[in-house]
Amino acid sequence: MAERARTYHHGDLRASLVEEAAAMISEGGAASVTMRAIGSRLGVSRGAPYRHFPDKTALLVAVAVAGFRRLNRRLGASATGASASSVEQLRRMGEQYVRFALEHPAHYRLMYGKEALERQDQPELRKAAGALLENLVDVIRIHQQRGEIEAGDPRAQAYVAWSTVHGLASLLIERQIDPNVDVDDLIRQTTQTILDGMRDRSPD
Amino acid sequence: MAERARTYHHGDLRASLVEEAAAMISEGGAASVTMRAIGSRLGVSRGAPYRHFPDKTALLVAVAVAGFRRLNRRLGASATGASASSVEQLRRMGEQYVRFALEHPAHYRLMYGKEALERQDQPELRKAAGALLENLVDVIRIHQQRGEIEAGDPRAQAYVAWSTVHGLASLLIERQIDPNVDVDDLIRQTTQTILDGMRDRSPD
DNA sequence: CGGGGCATGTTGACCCTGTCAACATACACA
DNA sequence: TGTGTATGTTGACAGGGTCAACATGCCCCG
Repeated sequence: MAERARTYHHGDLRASLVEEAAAMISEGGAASVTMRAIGSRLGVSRGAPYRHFPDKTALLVAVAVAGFRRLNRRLGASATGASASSVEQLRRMGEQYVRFALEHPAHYRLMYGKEALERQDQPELRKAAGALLENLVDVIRIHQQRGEIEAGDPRAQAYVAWSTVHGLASLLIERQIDPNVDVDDLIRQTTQTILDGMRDRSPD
Repeated sequence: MAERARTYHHGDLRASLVEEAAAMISEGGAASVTMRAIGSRLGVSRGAPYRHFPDKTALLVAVAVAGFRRLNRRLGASATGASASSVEQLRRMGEQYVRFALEHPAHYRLMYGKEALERQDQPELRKAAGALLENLVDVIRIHQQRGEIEAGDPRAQAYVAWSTVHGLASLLIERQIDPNVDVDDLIRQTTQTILDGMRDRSPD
């Protein structure tokens, strides 16, 4: 699938490992990702990955970080390319967030799963997730200035919004939500509700 | 710690297993729970647990189910024993929900972690989680009748509320939230915001 | 241009863990 | 009191992470 024709025998194995691991996660879930299997799929031995990552956790963290980057990019595009009404744009960001999770459930789960961090705090991961938050804070701040969102610490509001979309994504992914409900409607209602709660009502 | 003085040699091993597994999860995280270790801690051999659970997943599911029951009980008490204003009571339920997660992070993670279900749909777990939802729906319905919450499918609203508290709990547990923010404030603001979004504004 | 050294792989070995099968034993009930 | 079932125990195996010892190819200095 991917273009693994870098140099030759080796090539950019490190990148390939991350890529392949991500693919395996999507295909068979996190449990199917095994150092041996991933090496095998790339035509290298079981020990090869250890030349690029100290252990499996490190590899998974790299995969998770890549996931955050993708999600960030997607949300960024969503925030930029919108011409709809201001708040509607923010609502769509939330929608895109949830949709990303639904499209890459196993990957999304890994991004937030404690399994990946385990030991240390994984600064890389923290940074990637932090970028997500920063972007959200920026957007919220803009809407506050436009008087569409209640004044107050934008960071706190970002956490509230993030909690909501993350929670919805998580529940959907873990199949905690009745399959009969219309997902699109639920996403819309959820994002709408949280935005209603955040709306500036000072002129009332 | 626990009173393992049931019968004697055996006693109610099944219950002890669930109890001990839960304890181990709290102490050392899900990764520390090993069939061998748990048996060892209970003074039985590694094979003993298999007389009560077909496999590790089944045991973990039982632990997760127990977690949902506890959480349910707690929320029930919270909903019942409140004399505060109606909506404030609902807000407190959300607060209790998040607090439960913070007090039992590893256990909470297990309750929602896909790891536990893996294969089948685990009807037991689904039922336990379903009970949680049902209770929430009931409470919301009551508040709707009092005109404090916007009319509409209470189930959908329950999902929205659940998403929010679950999301917040999850982010807090996974340390995605800056340690410097005041958790109590954040919980309060989050529950308050979502309720504001759900409030009935028809008379406006 | 040639050799040494580092980067990158490969193998063998070990340990931990889940799990099954064969074997042991105690308790219940006829 | 005997025997059968429920409950445990042990031995064995496969899968998987990981380290150490060993191999090899590529790059750069002299």
